[in-house]
Amino acid sequence: MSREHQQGIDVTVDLVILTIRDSELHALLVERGNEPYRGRQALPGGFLRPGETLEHAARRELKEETGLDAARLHLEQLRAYSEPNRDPRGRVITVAFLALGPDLPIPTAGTDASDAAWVPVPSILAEPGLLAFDHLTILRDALERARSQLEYTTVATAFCPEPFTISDLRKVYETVWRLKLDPSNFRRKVTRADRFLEATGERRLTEPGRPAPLYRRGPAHLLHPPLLREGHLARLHTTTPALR
Amino acid sequence: MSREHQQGIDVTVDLVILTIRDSELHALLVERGNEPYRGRQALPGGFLRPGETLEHAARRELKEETGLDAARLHLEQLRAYSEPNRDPRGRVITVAFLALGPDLPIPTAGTDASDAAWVPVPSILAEPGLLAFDHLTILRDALERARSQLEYTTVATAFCPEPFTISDLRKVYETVWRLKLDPSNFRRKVTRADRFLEATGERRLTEPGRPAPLYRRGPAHLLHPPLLREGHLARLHTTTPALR
DNA sequence: TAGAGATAAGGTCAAGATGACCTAAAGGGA
DNA sequence: TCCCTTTAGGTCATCTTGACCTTATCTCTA
Repeated sequence: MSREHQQGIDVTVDLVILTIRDSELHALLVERGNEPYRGRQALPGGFLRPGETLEHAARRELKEETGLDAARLHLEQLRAYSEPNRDPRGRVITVAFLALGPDLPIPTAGTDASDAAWVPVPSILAEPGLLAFDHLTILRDALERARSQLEYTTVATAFCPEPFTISDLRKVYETVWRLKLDPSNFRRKVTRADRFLEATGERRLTEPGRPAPLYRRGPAHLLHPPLLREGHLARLHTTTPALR
Repeated sequence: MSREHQQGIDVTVDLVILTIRDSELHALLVERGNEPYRGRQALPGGFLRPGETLEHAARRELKEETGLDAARLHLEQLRAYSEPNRDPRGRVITVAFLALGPDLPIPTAGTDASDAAWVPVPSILAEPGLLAFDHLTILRDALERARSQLEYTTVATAFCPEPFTISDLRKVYETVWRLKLDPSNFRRKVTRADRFLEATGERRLTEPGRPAPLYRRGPAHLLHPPLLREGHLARLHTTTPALR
């Protein structure tokens, strides 16, 4: 590796922050306050700073641009995007992160963004010109990652404020996958999965109907056996346009 | 995103190239010809060039450093590594790629590397100080990715030169997972999986025993249903020290 | 206060998948 | 020709899955 290849490339992080509000998947978007793409919607993000890792930059931007407490969110690296012309300012590579969280407060506008807001994912996808840069591609990749993570890992609990009921958890799967799942079979699966859920012993009494026991996330990170989205009472949602 | 945050960071790609030789998983390592870590083993890689994507750089390095034809290999992005002190030369971020291929020729030494060679993965893992930089971490992550990809995708066929037999394919799973699988049950699973394999109609007559029908990769990328490595006749290999 | 409505727990049952094991088929070599 | 080897494919008990039903326990309304 000789020095002559050095480019002095600019590196950013971008965040796909997903949450569920009113039984619909939402992503956090900011309105860009600067050129390029001034006034257009974009994923929150910013430049990597000298001494920090990409993960640190992602958590910092999360706090700076959205006021959200990064500690409460699930955060994972998605991948790097490096098309040479993806940013009109020049050579800028971005590393995208996927963040998942429970129903979060309306974010406060940050320094770089004139405005930040939760936008329903289906309406972002329905309007292909909405997002700046290659952020629509990033969002699509993030969505597919989130959907497949729900099958094999326990990240679905990241969408639920603790403690939560099994119905809460099922609604996460139904919303992200856009399917209806059989409540009985779903409960059988998640309660048998190894250390997925931990019963608190308490019950939720606020709603009508039989009180639901409350659970916390268990220590498991991987879901054994996995919860596959294929045959699973695959009645598709009919409410909104197709996601892909 | 204001310009003041620009860093002029150096970006490299690193490749974890895996193949199976003599029923053992091997990775391609190069001996470093330059400082830092001169003389130590490292993953093949190099600096990203001005007009190219990371994927392009990965394919270019694959060809340059190893003489391998990148078109025949499965190549996918793993993740970015960005610890501030991971490279003593300064701020260098690397994006790691995972490449899988059938038993490949002995590589020819490239320009940057004094030597390139296939090294059995267990012996790399058994000698933690062998690899330069954070390349052991990258290798471990790549291994785990490859193992889990075998469960849910059809990439195992990337290890087999076409055409291949079901036994060839089973040996891929056994080698990467370090398990013994029941041949009968394995065949039942892979032949029933949707568009995983395509029969050529030919048979392999070279070896003793009943001739095995030959197959090509099918168009499927995802494996439905998945092939999980848990109960699967989980007789562990007893040949070499544990991989993790 | 009794019932209606809502929601959750949990059972049943047929169909399918899985793991363990066995037998038959089809080649080469002694 | 008779073994040895390797593959194809069957069997069977057990477990899992999808579909559906009943019962339990709350709130709300008449």
